[in-house]
Amino acid sequence: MLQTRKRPLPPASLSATEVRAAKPLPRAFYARDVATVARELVGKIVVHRTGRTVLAGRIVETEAYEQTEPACHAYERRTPRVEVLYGRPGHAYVYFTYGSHWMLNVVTGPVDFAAAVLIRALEPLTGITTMRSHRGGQPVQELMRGPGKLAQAMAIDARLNGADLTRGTLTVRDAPSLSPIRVSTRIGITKAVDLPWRFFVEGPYVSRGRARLVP
DNA sequence: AAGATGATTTTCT
DNA sequence: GAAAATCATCTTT
Repeated sequence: MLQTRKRPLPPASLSATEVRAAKPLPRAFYARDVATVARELVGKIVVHRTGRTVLAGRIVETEAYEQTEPACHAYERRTPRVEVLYGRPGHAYVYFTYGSHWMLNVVTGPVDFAAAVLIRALEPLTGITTMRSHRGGQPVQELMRGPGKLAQAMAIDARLNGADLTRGTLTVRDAPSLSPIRVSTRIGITKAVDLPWRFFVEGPYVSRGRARLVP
């Protein structure tokens, strides 16, 4: 499974010092249209403090979901699982799927309107040794390329469902924008497959799923 | 109480 | 490119 690396990996885009200094995004950032938030989250930093270890990664891939379209968990039905999607923006929606994978989402938009951004891939920044131990010692470019992988590397599971991302042990922090931001259809869904709601920057840390690019 | 489903990953050919 | 693995949640008895 080790894939041969043709080019050396670029140096980390942000230093540990920059990660430490980054401030959490304010709730107003999340209280907007889900596709706008998904696009603007690319480049921001997810930080999970566990004991003395600070696990951090830069967002390189996101997808938007909202209750008006059938790929959303909250389409038509408000069940206990998706209740957090109807709550305040800036909180984590963490759910389990396919038998072994946790998915990290960020709730957006107004209260009582279900919408969230799925975080699909992160560039590892700090705590890489701990991340590798969570991921069976895989190389750095395999640690968080995919939503299930990043949750495993970042030690994110059901305990963080509903967590406030503007403060606490799991936060999303500000960082300079990246460009160009590419746009495509979403990955791994069977409904509303044409919406151009996946946002990413090209590079070694983006997931491999197939999607149609949108100009 | 049981069956279907899945915003994935891995491993196979 | 295809399929299995695997279990919380939801839907249907």
